[in-house]
Amino acid sequence: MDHYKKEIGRVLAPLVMLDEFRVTELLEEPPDPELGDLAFPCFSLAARQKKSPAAIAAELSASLSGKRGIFWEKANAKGPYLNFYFDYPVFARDLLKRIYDEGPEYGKTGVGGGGVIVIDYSSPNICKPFGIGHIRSTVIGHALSLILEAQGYRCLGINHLGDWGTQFGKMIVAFERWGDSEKLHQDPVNYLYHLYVRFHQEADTDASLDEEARHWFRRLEDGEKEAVDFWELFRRLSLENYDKIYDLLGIKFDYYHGESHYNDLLDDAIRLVQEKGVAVESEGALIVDLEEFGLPPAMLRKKDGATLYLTRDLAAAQYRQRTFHFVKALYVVGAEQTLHFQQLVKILELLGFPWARDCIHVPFGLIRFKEGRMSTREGKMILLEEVLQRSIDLARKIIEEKNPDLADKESAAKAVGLGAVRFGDLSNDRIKDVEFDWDKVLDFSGETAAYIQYAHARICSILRRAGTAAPAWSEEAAGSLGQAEERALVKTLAAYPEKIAASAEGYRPSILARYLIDVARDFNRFYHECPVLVDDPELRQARLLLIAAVRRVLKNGLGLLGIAAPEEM
RNA sequence: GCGCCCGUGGUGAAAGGGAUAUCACGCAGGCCUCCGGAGCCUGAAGUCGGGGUUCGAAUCCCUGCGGGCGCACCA
Repeated sequence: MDHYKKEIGRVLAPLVMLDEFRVTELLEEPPDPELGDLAFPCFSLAARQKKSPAAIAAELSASLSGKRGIFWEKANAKGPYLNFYFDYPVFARDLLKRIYDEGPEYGKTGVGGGGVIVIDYSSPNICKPFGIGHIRSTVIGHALSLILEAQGYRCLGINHLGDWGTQFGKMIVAFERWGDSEKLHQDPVNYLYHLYVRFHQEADTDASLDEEARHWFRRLEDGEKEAVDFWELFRRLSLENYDKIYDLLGIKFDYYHGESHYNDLLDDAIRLVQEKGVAVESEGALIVDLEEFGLPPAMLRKKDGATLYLTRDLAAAQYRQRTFHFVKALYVVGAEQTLHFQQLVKILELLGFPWARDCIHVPFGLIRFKEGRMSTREGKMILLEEVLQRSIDLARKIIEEKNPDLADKESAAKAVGLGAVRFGDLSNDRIKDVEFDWDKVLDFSGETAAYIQYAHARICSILRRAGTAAPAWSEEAAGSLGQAEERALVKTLAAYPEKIAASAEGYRPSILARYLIDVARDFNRFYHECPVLVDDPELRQARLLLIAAVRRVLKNGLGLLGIAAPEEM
């Protein structure tokens, strides 16, 4: 749509004494197609011209009367708005040609200029099963990396595994006391998790366990072989389990740099904050006092000498800038860690790093049960693997009912089942908390991925019947779209590039997800009103080109959310 | 106690300060001899309370209420 706004900007700018950019910025879409296709609100001119917005709109309308542009054919005043009406044959032809020519590239831009964005996402904790709680970071982070790539950035996905910290002392204590090597190898992650839960239960009544755990972690940090061997075993077994999930989701990380990856850099990081006088000793610990910035103190080293999460993030940020020269570093991490990242960025600023402001926390809300918060410590959790499997199973069952002759049911079931779970997470504003509900997860009607995928499959089906996967371009035909449902659909397709841009700028995949629902809805309305395979060859070709363009946008758009668009389902 | 986030029909959500607040689930009714009914159409139903800024507020500010999350030896 930006393309079409520019033309109006050029026409209007001299008339309203504003620059073209400002005019295009002010242009908006009227709430009702009867009111035109783009509107210029005259309110902001009223004070300067000392006239009512409606009078200004009327004057502009008068001076444009009888005139037209390339894409618009008339402009009318309606109250305080100056409304522009598109010349639909010209507009539709231009847009469809653009989509036809650009194909998979439609909607992409090069604004990123190849700049590197490192995205820290997914980041599960070793020794714990992959719970539903980790789906948000995983799918949001993955979608953002795809969306930002489409904006011309080079994205590096980093899985910041929770593979270091006091919890490994706990794991070692638990395994030493109660562990069984045979059981461990039968079902590693669940068994480790079982031990982890038991540790917390027993630690409630036996304080010496925590003390012992801290001691073991200290030995781990000192590199004692016995401790390191345990850690390596736990880490390897856990990673093997996570890889199954990532394979299923089609996610590949550029780096599995867990917290342990930065161990050798911690001394330097601590030395730097000390040399710069940023950190001070307090009660035996090393802290950064952030009181003047309205933040609580940040601890970098405990009194027993062990480091913390923040210490590792501090070292990691410097490592990432040094190694990748990022233009942005995104942390796709839960909103409950907002304070942590505020402290991290503030410390980086105090250290004088100009790139501190390029470190951006992309927070999201918590997944909760009806009864309250999920707690991995108490063993209250839902496995992501189970959610994905049940969703795929249900999709398979529905396909079995609705499309028993389908050749490849399994890949369609995966596309629909996995798509449902992903879309469910991506389609709402990420900052909001969500309540986990099996019925909602396992629902393929309404505003879901299946709705979009179904529209896509229908289009593919019509094109198969028409005997072509890719209808040939026809200049004359493309101009013959004028019915209300066709006009609405064309206009929605035109918005795709700016929706991607908005998604990227706000780090909000939900903008793109919502938009794809709109496209599918507009297509369904068109589908029920406008038969494609009609006798009139020109209209038929025009509609084939239109639905091919819809298919393109649905497929590209779903792709950016990490969701497959099967041709049949 | 202090700080941050969220309050939109019965339920779940959308709305880059703009025209008559949009959609889904559920509910009531209708649509397959016609390109795939995982769909389409019609209907009932809503911005937490109170101030303020603005020509204009669901949106920005203040305040109250409700919910969530944080706040030195976890991550």
